[in-house]
Amino acid sequence: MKQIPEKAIERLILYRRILMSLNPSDRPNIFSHELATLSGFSSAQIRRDLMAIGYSGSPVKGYSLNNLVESLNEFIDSEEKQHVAIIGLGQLGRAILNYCKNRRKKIEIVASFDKDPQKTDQVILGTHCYGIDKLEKIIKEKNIRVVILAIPAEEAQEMAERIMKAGIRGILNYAPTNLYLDNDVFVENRDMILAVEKVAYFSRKIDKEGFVESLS
Amino acid sequence: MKQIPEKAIERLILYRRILMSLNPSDRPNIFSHELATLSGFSSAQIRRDLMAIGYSGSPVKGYSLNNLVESLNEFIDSEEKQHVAIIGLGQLGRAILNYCKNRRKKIEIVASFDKDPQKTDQVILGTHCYGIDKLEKIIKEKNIRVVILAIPAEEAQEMAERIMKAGIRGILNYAPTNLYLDNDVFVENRDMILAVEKVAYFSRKIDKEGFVESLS
DNA sequence: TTCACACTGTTACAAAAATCACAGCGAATA
DNA sequence: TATTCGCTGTGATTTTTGTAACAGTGTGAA
Repeated sequence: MKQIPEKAIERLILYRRILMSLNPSDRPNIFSHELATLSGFSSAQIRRDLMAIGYSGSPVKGYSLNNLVESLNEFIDSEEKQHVAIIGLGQLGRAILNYCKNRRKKIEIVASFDKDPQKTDQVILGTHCYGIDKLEKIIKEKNIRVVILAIPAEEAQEMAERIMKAGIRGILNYAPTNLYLDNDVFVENRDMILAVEKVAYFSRKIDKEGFVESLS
Repeated sequence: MKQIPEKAIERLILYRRILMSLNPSDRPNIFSHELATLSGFSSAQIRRDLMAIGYSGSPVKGYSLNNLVESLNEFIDSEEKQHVAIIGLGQLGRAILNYCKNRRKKIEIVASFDKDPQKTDQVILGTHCYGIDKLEKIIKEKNIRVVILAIPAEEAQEMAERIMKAGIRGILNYAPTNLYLDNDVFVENRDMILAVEKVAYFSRKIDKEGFVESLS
């Protein structure tokens, strides 16, 4: 089976979100061009992405909503629930925790960590908050492989190395800094300031030129 | 001047962040391969990106840090400070506001909006919070072109249309839904749940296969 | 002054991604 | 039964993006 590119994975995850927001009893089926309109990608791209995961629709009815979501689930999700921890319960960390809590069946935030003793050893937003000293222990105990990092930039590198050693294989990094790690960890950076800068740049471009060709 | 691709813009903004974090009195110059190590992109790519914005270094000394940052500023930033508003002061909105406040010279969050009367008409986290009814007025008055959307998915589309009419040209959308707008607005979507799902997916892949080739 | 060196800037090339375009299909119609 | 229709699945093609390679350059060593 050929390697599916990262971008395609992102699209597939997006398709699923869109499809899940539709009501199958209203419209049991959907055509590639409809999903194209909903997602902003081309219908050809969608057909191709679905081909990549081996899903087939009907030339007449299109794709069965339930069926397609099920196939996407199988492809995207793990069998077992995946355990996630969030490190840093500052304002951002708490917001993320609150936001992501119980949104997906196969993903659960099972622990949070903070260095502030005022926050540790209690349940915050439905999740137990541990001290940093318990990091390795809890990661092992709770079988955590994914971490959301919401700590200051200065502390991020050291923390990343530490959790990597503890067995973490995926980091969603909200700290505004790059992480330098071996390539047996997947890192997704989400610097919010860079995002604002990007939007500011392109909004200016539009202001000058009147439009933009491609929207993601 | 040839169109610089969106990805290249993102890289340039990242280069700037990295370069700004270095101390020019420690190291006045930097080579493309050093910036490559710091950014995770190849040195060839960096040279090419810098070529795109017309910046030249010295084959002997590399790039002058101050000089390069200045060139990046000129390219990325507007002359005038750009005014940004944040809509939705829930937990996430407040976190974003707090996080982005005063981080960049040329970007300023000049207003926030919320529908909750308990929050409106006061200064929250250093920014005046207005009621939604004042939206058009304030956007016009304060010359706002960029909005950070941190409201529930259900309200996002309607709000997006409204602010678009009010003159907004860039939206950083944290609501987990797509926005359907004319293409004279730039939209950057930042669904946090999709991000977690993506990391979860690739972390699993690494767990199975032992490594990953390309990190962003 | 000549040479070697390590870098940049840029062109040529390769890889990847998106798009096109069309065969094939099943249903509906007549 | 034959015909049309609009869709899917997919090979071919184009476009975009990234990489490799190398000529050109200023510096410092000999």
